[in-house]
Formats: sequence, structure tokens, C-alpha cells
Amino acid sequence: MKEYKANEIEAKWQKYWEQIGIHQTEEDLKKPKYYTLEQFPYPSGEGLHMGHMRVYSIGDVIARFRKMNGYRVLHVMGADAFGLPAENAAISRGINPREWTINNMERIRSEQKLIGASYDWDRYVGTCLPDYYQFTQWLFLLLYERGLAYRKKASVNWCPTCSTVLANEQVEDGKCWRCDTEVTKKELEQWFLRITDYAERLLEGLEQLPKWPDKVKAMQRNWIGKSEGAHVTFTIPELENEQVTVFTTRPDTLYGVTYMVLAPEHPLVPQLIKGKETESDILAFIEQMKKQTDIERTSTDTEKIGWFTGAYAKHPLTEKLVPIWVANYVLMDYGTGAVMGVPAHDERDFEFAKKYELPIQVVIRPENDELDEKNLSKAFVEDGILVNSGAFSGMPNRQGLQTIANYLADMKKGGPTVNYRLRDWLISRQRYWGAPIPMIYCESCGVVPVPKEDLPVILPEDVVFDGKRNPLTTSESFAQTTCPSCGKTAQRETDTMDTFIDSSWYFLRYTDAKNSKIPFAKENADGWMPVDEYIGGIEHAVLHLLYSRFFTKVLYDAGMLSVDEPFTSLLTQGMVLKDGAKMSKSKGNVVSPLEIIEKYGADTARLFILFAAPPDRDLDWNDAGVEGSYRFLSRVWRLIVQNKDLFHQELKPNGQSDKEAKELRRLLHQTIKKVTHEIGERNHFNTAISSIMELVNGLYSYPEQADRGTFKEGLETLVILLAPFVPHITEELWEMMDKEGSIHLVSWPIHDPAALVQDEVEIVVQINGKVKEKLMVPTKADRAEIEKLALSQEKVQQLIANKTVRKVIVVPGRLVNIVVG
RNA sequence: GCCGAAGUGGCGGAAUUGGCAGACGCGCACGACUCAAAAUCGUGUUCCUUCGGGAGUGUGGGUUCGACUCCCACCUUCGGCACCA
Repeated sequence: MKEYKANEIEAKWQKYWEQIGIHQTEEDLKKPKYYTLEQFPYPSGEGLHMGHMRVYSIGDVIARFRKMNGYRVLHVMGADAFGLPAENAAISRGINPREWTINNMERIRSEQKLIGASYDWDRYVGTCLPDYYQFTQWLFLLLYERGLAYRKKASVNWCPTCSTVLANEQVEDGKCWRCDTEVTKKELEQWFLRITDYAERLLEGLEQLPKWPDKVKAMQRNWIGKSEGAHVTFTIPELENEQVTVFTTRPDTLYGVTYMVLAPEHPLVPQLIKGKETESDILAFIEQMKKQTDIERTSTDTEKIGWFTGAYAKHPLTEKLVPIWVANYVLMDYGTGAVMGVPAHDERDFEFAKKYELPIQVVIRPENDELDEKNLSKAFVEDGILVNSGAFSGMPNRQGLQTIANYLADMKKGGPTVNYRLRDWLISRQRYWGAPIPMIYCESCGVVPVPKEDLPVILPEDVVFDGKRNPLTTSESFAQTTCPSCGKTAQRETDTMDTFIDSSWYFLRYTDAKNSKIPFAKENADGWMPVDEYIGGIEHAVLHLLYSRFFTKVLYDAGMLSVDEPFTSLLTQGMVLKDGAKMSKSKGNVVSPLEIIEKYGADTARLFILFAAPPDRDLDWNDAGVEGSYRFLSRVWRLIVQNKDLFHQELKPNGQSDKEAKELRRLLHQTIKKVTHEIGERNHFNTAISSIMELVNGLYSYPEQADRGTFKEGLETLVILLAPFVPHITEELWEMMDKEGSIHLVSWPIHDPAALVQDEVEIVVQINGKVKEKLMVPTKADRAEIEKLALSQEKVQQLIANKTVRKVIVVPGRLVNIVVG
């Protein structure tokens, strides 16, 4: 008997698929569309790892399943190919970043092919290719035209190791997301995207995404950080009534303000302290603050340090003067960089006021109690009734929130407002291997965009990689140019764009990958968008997924798209672990997908990965489990080979002929139903596979003398059900079964509800909720008959002999519960 | 502190609407085949047990004829945010 040898058949079928072009995207518009997308890889020098293998396996099951179910499917692959490692390779090894990257792209693509996934390679997208990045630049210009890209000088995050600035999203725990170096601050003029204009829509849009994990939505909500409150404007008499606005979420406590605090970086501070006796101390304090990292500065256990400026502000409602302080716990980049101090009703303010002996004024009392600032041991932060609050005294504080905020608006001294934690997206990078920002600086005309017809702004090759400066600034040909507006000599922007921009629109490019005029035609994008199932890692919960949503909304507003959310359903796959830990070189617990494919074949690797855990959970790699998957496939192989003769014969199922045949047919249709549901509705591939295993067990124990037609139908359907998971072996078996054409072009089976109907069904008999007996009853039996049958059981009779039956619950098809007492 | 997720045999995990807890697989044990081994096939495998049963899904309560599933309180683990005004 021919044995199952994965390697021979896998190469054979991969070649065949390529020859017949089976994976080319179908354009039959009569079919419903399905767009399934796996996050494209960064082509590092390391090649394919198990995490990749997992995403691609998941995506391929979905794509193949949908195709067999009559959808036209878009299933594509590319490479997120710009980025720092290419440049670092250039510095450390003297390799050209382009060559290095192209090589890696080729390598990972050939490794991806070994998995046997059904990608339409004709739509391959590589973000570092001029074909692609010219449109990344095009989109930047679109944002610029729409007022969403702007340049400003700001204190920005700087990674000394990567020698570039970073967006807020790319700083994790005060460290660079890529290299873990502590991030410092730098004052620089940089390009930003106005993502904050979309804060509210990015937040509200989450409500339209029921098929996203709550976890990811919560992370995005946290990141956007909406908080409702009020602006309150104080005046400073000694600075000719200069105004300072504070943001507060507690305008109800406005009468409790006893001081005000400014961030050390607040622009008014130098004027306020000018000539005061603490001036030099405060200047030194500000310098010290600037040197601190964000972590030191904002940690909850950092002690609050403040200095009195010597100046006073006038309270907008009471007109009393309150002292103005400068303190480390107030941050310039949140709210207005100024806060009002209400020590009686805010824990931080209380702590600060106690430390510096500032006055405390109670303005809320508990509903049925009094509150005295003299014996206050901590801030009272609960709800209550306003006191000492002028005309608002006696009002519940919840009501005061609105009323006082509105009153401020009437008085033109502030009013209700909403504040977001989200910052604008800093996209300039002082690095070479990215899309150049298509902007020109002209002495006469100022900032001038590169005309779209002049794109792409190509990355020059005459650059020096010394790790000391942005290589683009070393090119003699690049920076010097002429102004598109006046024709005089001008300078090009030498920064490149954050690579997260490249990946913020790649899913759109796939819909029209070869368009040479525009990023994508609207009708193409509309024909496929939104992505029906997006599969990727949780690490992009805020970064890539937020940026992509932003881009999609901008393109929607620009009339280039008809959808404003890119991903209908999001599947965040878990990590692949070994011995409970993430695979890593340093731990020496890396299992290479290529080795597994070589040893067992891609089908076994795919099957194990899909069977061992549901896709959103972490998966612990287990060599014995892989053996098990291989064993299972061999078992299926033998089952078909042993029964090869059946397939030359004309055999129709004769399901009614014998009991075994009827049972097998029931099992088969039950399996079809289950597998269809688990893949199509739940993405639970592990349970789909387990039910196929049960079918195999059923086929093995099917007696030889029972109806062969039913058996043959069972074997054929088994192979079809397995096809999306293990595409090579099923193709080989299909051929062995004398079938014409690829199994992947076969229609997915539909279960016959009639086959599931049983004449008799087993029900359990419980006494007081404990199972005591099981019996077979006719499916058609009504409640009364079932109850009668259950009570007549000998064992039941014994157990209830001396007891009173209080109640009998009958659930047809399931159980009878006899309540005795 | 706030938000989110999870907790089930030796292990990975299953139980879709409140209805037989532990499907399926791994591991283990025993048996068949074999000179022997591997492979394969078969049987068993939550725990305790005086073999009648009893206990059991992180803990404690509750609702219900019936709870892994619903409600309340708590514990543990993981993840996110956090001097955010």
C-alpha cells in the first residue's frame, strides 16, 4: 500500500495550482464578495516564524472555505517592507537597504508558498516599491490638501538608538516600541497628521464593530481617552488681565478652588515669575523637569513638587485672588497645561495642598451630613450637595456639573468642553528607508507640495550610512531641487514617513494593485471593501488598527471610498508559545515552521496549529501533538487507500437499507452541519477538526457488510470537509478517488436535515437533578408518554418507592427530572 | 486606582439556547499482531470509594426542578490605561 508522504505530494500540487491559476481572484460579480486578509509580514532577515504560520493557516482556511461556499474571494499577500532594520543592516554590514529588503521579501515569499496558502500573487504589494510608495506620497498630499497634514515645532519623543522621532503610540512605557530604548524629549519642527480631528468619530465608530474583540475596542477607547468637562478662564490682574484657561472634569467644584497650577513648560510661566524672588529657583526647576523622562515625570509614585510663582489669578466667579503655582504633576500636553486646585474634592490636590499648606475649601457635603475642612483627612470625592457655592449652593453636585459649566459659557469665562488624550500623529522620521515626505521648502514660496504628477519622489542611492545622521541629508542629488511654484532653487524635505502610514492603506491597494494613476479606483475598492475578516496580532490594537481606521475615514470623506470602517470583523490570533514561554532565540525554544514542514509537511503543521487551540488563544507548541496530527492524516490516507476500489464503481447511497448506513449518514450530516457552523460562524477551527475526527472514527468502525454507497459518500464528503485545512493531501486523495479537477473547486456540502432525524432518542432520567437512568424513547413521543415511560423504569420505581413525587419536568429529546421529597 | 479577558482531568482543550461535565486530541496503562520492536488495531483513563455510592468546572453565597453557563461578593493570573486635571 502506498504510504502518506507529504513532501512529494505538496510540491506536486503547489505546482499544479500555479499552473492552472486556481488562486487568481475571481471577478464574477454575480457571486457575493468575501475579503479575507492576514496582516502582511515585515520581511526581516529572520524569515518565516511560527506566528506567521499561524495567521496564514487561519486565513487560508477562511479563504478556501468561502470559495467552496460560492463566494468570490480576495485573498492576497504582500510585504510591509520599509523600516529601520534594513537601514541598520546597511550600517552594520554595508549592504544596500533596498537589496537587503528585496532579498528578504523574496525569501519570505518563497517560504510562504510552502504553506500552500491560496494567495493571488498577482496582487502582491510591497510597500518599499516605488509603484506603491508613490501613492503613499500621493495620499500624504491628499491629507495636506485637506488640511490634515501640518508642520509644527513641538517637544517630541526621540529615540536615541533609532536616532529618530516617534509617535505617541510608538512609545510604550516610556520606551521605544522597536528597540526598548528609553525615549527622550526633543524640540523639533515636524510633520503631523491631524488624527485628533477624527477622535470622536474613531471613538463612535467602535460601536459599529460588534465583531471586534472587546479588548481591542477597550484599548482604543482608552487611547482616545475622551473626557467631558469644562474650560474655565482665570485672569491675571498683574499681567494686564492676561487669561489662563484650565480644563476640569469637575466644574461643580469651581467654588472650591484655592490655587492654580501650571505645567513647568507653560508659556506664561516666565512672565509670571519675572522679578519674583523665586525666579531663579523656578527656572532651575523647569530645566530639571525638561531633563526628566516621561516615566520619571508621570509615575504615580513620583513625589509632587511645586513652586509658588509669586503671582495670583482672579477666580472667574468669586473674583477672589488665588495663588498660581508651578508643579511637576501638571503636564503641558494634556488639556491646557493648567489645572485648578480643589483640595477638598480631589485627592491629588489634597495631597499637594497639605504638603504646601494651601487653604482648603469644602464645596460639596454628603447628602445627610456636614463636612468641615478643619477635620478633613482626605478629599471628599463622592457625590453630594453643593455648599459655599454662591447661587448654586443646595444643588446636587451632578446637576451642578452642567449648570456651572453652562453658566461659565453665559459669562464668557469658559464653558462645557470635551478633551481627548489622543495626540496628533507625528509622522516625520529622520531615517532613510521610508517614503520621502513629498514637500519642498522654497525661500520665496515657503512650503510647497510636490505636484502629484511628479511622484514618486524616489529615494536616492548616493547616500552614506554612518549611523550618525539621516542618510537622506548626505545625498548630493536629493535635497537640491527647484520650486514647483516659482522655479527657483529650493530644498526637499529629507525626512521620510512613519512606516505605519504604508500599512494604513495597503488593504485598499490590494483591490486595485496595478493601478498606475491613482492609489486605487473607487469602484475596485467598493467592490471588495470592507475586509470581512482581518487576522493579525493584538500588538497592533492601537497602532496599526487605529491608523488604518483614521485613513479609511479620511478617504471616505474625500469621496474615494464608500465605507468608513475598514475591517468588519477582527480576529486577533494568540501567540505561539513553547513550554509556556514566547519562542525566542535567547530562550532557545524556537520551533521553525520550515523544519516542521520538511519533516511532516505543511498539512500536518497547519492541522496541528488549527487543532491545538482556538485562534484567539495562545497556543503551546507540542511535538507530541504534531505527531498526533500527522497520525490523523495518515489514518485518513489509509482509509481512502484501503477503499480505493469503491471509487471505480457506480454506487449510490441506499441510506434506508440498513441501520448502520442510516447511522453513518446521520453522523455525516451532523458533521457537515457542525463543521460549516464552526468555520463559517465562529472561527472555531479546533472544534471543526475534532468533529471531522469523530467522523473518521465512525467510518473506521463502519461494518464491511453495511451499504457501500453510503460509505463511499461518507469518504468523499470527509475529504471535502478536510480540504480547507489540509489542501494538499485532500487534493491527492481526490485524485486517487478518480475525480476530475481540483477538490478546491468543489462545492461545499450542505447538510440534509432529514438525515439528522432519529426514530428513537436517548433521554436521561434524573431524580432531584441527579442522573439515575437512561432510556430510549421514540422521537415522536409527547411529554406525557415520556413521563410515563420514565416513571415506569424499574430502577426509577425503586428509587422513588417511599417518596412523594412533587413534580416531574420533561424536556423532550433531553431529559426527565423527577422531583421527590 | 480605572477598563478588559481568563480560571474545567496529568496536558491542549470541548460543552452553540440553563438540561448526561470532561467531546476530540496528547500522554499513560493494558491487550491483539510480531521471534522482537516500530507502525497499526482494540480496551480503559476526573477524583474518592466500604463498589451501594459520593464529590467535582478558582472561592463563598444566591436564583432555579436543574448552573461550567445567570445574579451578588471575593481570590488568582494575564493584558491595556494611569499624577489625564
